[in-house]
Amino acid sequence: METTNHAISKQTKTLKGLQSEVQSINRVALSVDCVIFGFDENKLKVLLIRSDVKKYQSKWSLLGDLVKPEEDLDAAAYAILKKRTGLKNVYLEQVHTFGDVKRHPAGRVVTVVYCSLINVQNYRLKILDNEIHWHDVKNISDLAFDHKIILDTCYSWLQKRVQKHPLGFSLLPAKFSLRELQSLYEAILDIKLDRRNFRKKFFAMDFLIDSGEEEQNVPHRPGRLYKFDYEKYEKKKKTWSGIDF
Amino acid sequence: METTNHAISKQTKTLKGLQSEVQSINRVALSVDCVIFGFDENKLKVLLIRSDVKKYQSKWSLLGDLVKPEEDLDAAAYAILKKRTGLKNVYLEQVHTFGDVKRHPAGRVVTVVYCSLINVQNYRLKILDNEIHWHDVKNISDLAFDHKIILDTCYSWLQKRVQKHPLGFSLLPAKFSLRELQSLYEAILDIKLDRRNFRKKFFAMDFLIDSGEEEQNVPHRPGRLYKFDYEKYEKKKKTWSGIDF
DNA sequence: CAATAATGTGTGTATTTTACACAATAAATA
DNA sequence: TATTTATTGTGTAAAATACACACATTATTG
Repeated sequence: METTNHAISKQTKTLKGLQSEVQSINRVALSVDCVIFGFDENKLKVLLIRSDVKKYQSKWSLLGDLVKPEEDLDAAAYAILKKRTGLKNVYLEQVHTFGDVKRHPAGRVVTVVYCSLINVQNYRLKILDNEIHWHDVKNISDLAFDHKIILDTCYSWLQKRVQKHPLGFSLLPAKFSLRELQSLYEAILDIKLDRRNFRKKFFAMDFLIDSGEEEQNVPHRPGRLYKFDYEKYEKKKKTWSGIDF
Repeated sequence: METTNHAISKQTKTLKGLQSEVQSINRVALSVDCVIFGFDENKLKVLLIRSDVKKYQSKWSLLGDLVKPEEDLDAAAYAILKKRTGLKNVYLEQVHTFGDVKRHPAGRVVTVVYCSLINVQNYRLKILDNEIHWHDVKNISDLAFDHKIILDTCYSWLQKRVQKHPLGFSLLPAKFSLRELQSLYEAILDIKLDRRNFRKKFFAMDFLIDSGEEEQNVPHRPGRLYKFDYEKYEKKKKTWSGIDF
């Protein structure tokens, strides 16, 4: 990164010079937005809030906030999650930054977008704000600002990511049945999977720990409950997945 | 995205109100940095410039610039490429945004990082600025600012990306031999590949067009030259690659 | 014309993926 | 308490893919 547009100047810059340069610079407003995914009733959900902007009065929008001057980006995203869901230790990953000049009606606001995956069960305890709701990801037509585009980007990101990384488990309870896991993958990827082959694949990976427990309160034969072994995964995960496109 | 920290206010905001809010906000300096990869002498290279900041006097840094108030992010990245390499129509993709409060010595500068892949042959015509040089990616110890971390992030990104997306061809001439292609993959992934299986795999993909031509001026039997069929790829590319981690 | 360095090609084996069916179990209901 | 319902748990054969591996050919160089 350089600090001027006079690119090829050979003079070096002192810290003081740099500082005044950075201060005199055209700056932009910076926000973070969180696409918070959940999984409930066999459907992929996203957490949205009613827009408080008149122009978008009837529309829903992502959860976001401005980044404070002394706040790291990850911390800003984390703060939103904490504030809106009360949850800590959630899966959070930066996905993309949207900064088109005219994306925000009030002037230039660049937004760094994060995806988060939370367990809806934990969240339910904390529904206190009736302006925030879960929405079916597949049933969203339009949102405030450019948030529909952001959501589409994040959903595509999730569909790819979930195939190569075990982040999907963050959407489930700590102990889950293989049916729940399969139904999660089917919802995210929007495909049907063969049950026997699905099980075989996950057992072969050898990252599932049999909890010894079984499902409770299901109206049919209960399945075994498993936990995902993140530690083992970290040790054994693949680096080479092969050239394939 | 919301525009205040007073989160759950139910009042809607008018455009004017929003505008003054956005203007009165704490803003940050925003830059874009480009990690420009090249491939030469069977090695993966990255284009670096001598830092013009005193603190980092002896160090190299990525090519970057501040984002202008009326400039989209992609356009800003593109402008850097154009200015520094003279090339247009290059592969360019946003990778990550780095915004830690203390990443820049002169105050808060958030930087959106792009990766670009260019053909070193085309670039050679334009070496006019002796402050800019190609460096072996595997031979870089430290860089100005947090640029080493950025480079590491982008190199990891490239290693993954090149396995599932045909961006690697952007590093080669339009017509290339299979040896060049294999050597490219070996350099990026830092592994040896079996020649016969490598060929078989790419021929099976069926995205290579036989140009009918052969290599010139090689000190051995010349190989056939191929082109990559981007159109066909766009039509037939995989969406489902399988759960595997 | 010999040496060098790379091209072009095929097969057998192991591994992975896919398609597919039935008995057992727990809960709910009649 | 017997039946219905929904889902669990399990295996095999066939097909596709990945992997390991060797030799004759061709152009250039000295």
